[in-house]
Amino acid sequence: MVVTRFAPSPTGYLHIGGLRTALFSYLWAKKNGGKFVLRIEDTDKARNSQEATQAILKAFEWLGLEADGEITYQSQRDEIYAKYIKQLLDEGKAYKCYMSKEELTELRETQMANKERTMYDGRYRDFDGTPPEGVEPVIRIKAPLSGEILVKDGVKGTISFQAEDILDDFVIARGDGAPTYNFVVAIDDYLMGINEVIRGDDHLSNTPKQIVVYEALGFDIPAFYHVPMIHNSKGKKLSKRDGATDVMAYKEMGYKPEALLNFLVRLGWSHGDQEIFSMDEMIELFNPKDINKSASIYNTEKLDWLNAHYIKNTPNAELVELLMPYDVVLTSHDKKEILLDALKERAKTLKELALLVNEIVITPTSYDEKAVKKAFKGDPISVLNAFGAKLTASEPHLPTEYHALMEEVVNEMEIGFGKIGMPLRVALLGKMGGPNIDVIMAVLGKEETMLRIANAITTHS
RNA sequence: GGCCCCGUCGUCUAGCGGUUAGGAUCCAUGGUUUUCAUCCAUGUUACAGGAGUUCAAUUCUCCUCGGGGUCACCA
Repeated sequence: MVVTRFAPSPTGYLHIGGLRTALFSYLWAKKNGGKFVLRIEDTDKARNSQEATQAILKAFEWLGLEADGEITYQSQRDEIYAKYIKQLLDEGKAYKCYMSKEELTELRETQMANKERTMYDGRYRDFDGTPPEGVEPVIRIKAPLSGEILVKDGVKGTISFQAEDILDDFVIARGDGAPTYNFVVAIDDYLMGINEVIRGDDHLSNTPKQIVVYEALGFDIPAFYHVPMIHNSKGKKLSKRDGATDVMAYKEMGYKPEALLNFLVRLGWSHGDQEIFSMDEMIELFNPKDINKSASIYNTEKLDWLNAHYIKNTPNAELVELLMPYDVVLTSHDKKEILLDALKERAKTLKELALLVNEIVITPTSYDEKAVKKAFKGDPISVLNAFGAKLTASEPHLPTEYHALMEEVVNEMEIGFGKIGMPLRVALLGKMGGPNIDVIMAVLGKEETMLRIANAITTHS
């Protein structure tokens, strides 16, 4: 069974890049009828927070990406890690290093001065003397001194590292006994049964270290897929500094989860010329082998287009719900179908849609000067009066019925359609633009329409 | 700096030795529309450079250049 995972460290909100690797992992697990599990990497007590964990969980909930099984918290697994540290110590595959932090810094500085690679020199690797006083030892693993380490990667191919280039006896447990990242990752991935690791390629250089741990412990090595970074417009790794990287910010801006997911799945992955993917299609078609090798730049133009597409295809009843957070309540509006049908083709975001609704529903208190200048040429007042008279004498409900009234006025006064459409538009909305006039009137109803026309006549005669 | 990865329109990408180098987005123009938007049509723009291999390279190899990642008792 395929088991994938997402393993964030709770130092902040869930960001776009993390979400994409999570999505990939989720899709691949689902496609194979496997499991997608969540592990919170909260071993760094100083930088982690409970709120961050909650924020990440909340984002997943919004997106509908559900993790399988219980969530694993590394902070609760100290005994497990301690057990393996002891095992490696007993087997002579790891050892205590009594080098102080000062000595380590000193070593690094000399190495840098000599333009050598900075690395631990292994001075306690075979130490059997009396340990120095007053130093809490760290535990270091015995890494291979030479030879080749191969990382078989499903995205990048097989990558070869030379042990002497990149490895030293790295720390697996700190002075206070707390285990370090590369050690616990390997243990947890193995213990949790994760056999396909999909993660950012900033982890590529960690992989040989983790392989050292896997091998020391005799664990099976999972399949790796290192997905390229998402870059900002400057070509650098996308970071929290870049703004608009918080997944939940997209909810607030009025993006639909399916649009965000669709956008993200196409960053670094594609299936021929297809642009629109439902969740089912993503699951059906996704394969990490098809992930691109090169980084992509984060540019949200296409996200807007996708979001507009999904809004257009959202049933009105659902839109009514989605507009609630923007204080637009259409639940009992009898013309909400007509309104939303007309408006949902013109909004890129739900927030924008809310704005468009308000522009129609809320009575204008002022009139745009340019619009008045353009629309009120000729004798708009008598046109408006004529239309008002028609309206008083009838009981229109549908856009077509309002349209018929407009046509009557146009025919009787022998004027072009623009001579009634444009003044009416300004009278009703206070500005140009917006959906068809007859639709607007149908939505407003006879009474409100007459009121707005009357207001316009008083202020402009 | 060492090690590793990457390099097709502005952006997301297709391509897997022979193509007028395709699609999407963005932008521009035209059509539709009483307005705006939608929608439709059309158009501009790309194989980083140089050597090879080959009858033939965007595609394979090498070099150069460019970009990125990573080098902790952080994850």
